[in-house]
Amino acid sequence: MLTVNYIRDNKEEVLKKLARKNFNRHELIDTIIILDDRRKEIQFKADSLQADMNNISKEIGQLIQQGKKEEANQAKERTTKLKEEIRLFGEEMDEVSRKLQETLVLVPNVPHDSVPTGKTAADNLVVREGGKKPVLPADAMPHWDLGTKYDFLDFELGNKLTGAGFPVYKGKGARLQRALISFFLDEAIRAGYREYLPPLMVNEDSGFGTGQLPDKEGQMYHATLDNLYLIPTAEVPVTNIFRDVILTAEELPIKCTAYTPCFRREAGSYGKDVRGLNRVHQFDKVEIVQIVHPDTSYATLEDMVNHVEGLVQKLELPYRIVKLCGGDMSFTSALTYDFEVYAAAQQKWLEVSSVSNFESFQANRLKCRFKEPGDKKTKLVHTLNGSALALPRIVASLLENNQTPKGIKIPATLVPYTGFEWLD
RNA sequence: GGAGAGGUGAGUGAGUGGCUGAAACUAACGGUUUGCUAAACCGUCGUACUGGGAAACUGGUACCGGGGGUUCGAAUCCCCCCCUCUCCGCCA
Repeated sequence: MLTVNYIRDNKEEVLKKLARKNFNRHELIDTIIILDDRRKEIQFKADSLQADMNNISKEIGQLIQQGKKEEANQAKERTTKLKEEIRLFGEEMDEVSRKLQETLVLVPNVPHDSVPTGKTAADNLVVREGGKKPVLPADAMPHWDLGTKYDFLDFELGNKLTGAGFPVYKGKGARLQRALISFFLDEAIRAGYREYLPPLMVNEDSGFGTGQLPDKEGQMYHATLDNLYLIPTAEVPVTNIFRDVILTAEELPIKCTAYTPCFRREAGSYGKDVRGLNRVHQFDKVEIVQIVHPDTSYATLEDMVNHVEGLVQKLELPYRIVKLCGGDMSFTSALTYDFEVYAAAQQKWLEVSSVSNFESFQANRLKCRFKEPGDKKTKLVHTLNGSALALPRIVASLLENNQTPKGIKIPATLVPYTGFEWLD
């Protein structure tokens, strides 16, 4: 969420920039400022009254020690009215703070100046393309059929065990998953990221910290008995490591990576577009997260994009990098690059990574701050994250593009990890 | 899950109703001293909100695991929850 002071000091600019994210609720911005004014007013009045109260209490203490019981009792009577006033202010304070908070979380992050204007995915800007689309014979199979043909990927079995969207990988299919995870982690570690293996369930505080709660509650599986949530991405536990933390400038940047399964309820669409591995409820992903100084966050974003690009190149997949337009960007992001790989049998671009700079939007919610040497005040860090990478669609593309009459050819980079060259 | 002990600032740890935003020590930072290192000594050493001020700075309020309560007044008393440790039970 944005800070009130930022909104206050840059009201017109904020409105103008948010318009590019199709956010035009000017009244929310006004409400925020009005509520914040009121909050300050109450704070001042209530604090003054509390100061009076504290002074009287001190007096009473002294009077009692001096044995002046009568005067002490008189002083006590004076507190009754004060106490009531303080209580009323306290109630209003709770109310105003709650409303302010509620309103504040409705305002999306402001987009970076370089974000293309546009409403939908069609307005996104392709910044780079790489790799070569294979030419497949007419009878080329989509990955779900290949899975059946070679018996390494089983949706029916997942259906039996759990339900739709929970595929089972078998034999070399399972091995391929493990290979990709190891490859991605090794690459991240080589690029200076520290590996974490976080819990796969998080509490409410963490859900709030990264913005899944309270609004997007339906995206996560909820274990109600223990009030824990299955993580939809490693971003949640990993970023929350830095919740309520004050860092020093020397500690930045902090680079973390984590492999986790991800669980998404995805109540959304079914049908042709989401067949096979294109959209599932549980999948594996390696995530990279950086906590950085505000001055360097955009350079960091480019670094992370380059890192992800290196991965798809090494996997020899045809890919393109897309800069999201204002209308297609997430609520929390200031600038996002999506990576898409081409699945040649489906003849579709599939999104496999989303690399974003959140600037201080997420940090404000997390209360992750840092101090410059010699500076007494804390400042919000910038946070970034990206998938590096999400497996299912990578696998889909890999399988479809590399199919041959004698099996599916594994890219050379992966062979040391899989231990086999052909998936057959 | 049962029984007991406990959760205080970066760390150790004192504090059982007012003189405590919190002793003392350690660490850290700045300085004095010193041929160098060490030691010694002095000072600084939490966060958030808020009033004043251009700022340096300064006044106020809150915070001693979290939430509620008692009281004129709570780190301190009461209730609920969370967590840690020891013992027992169960278990990969």
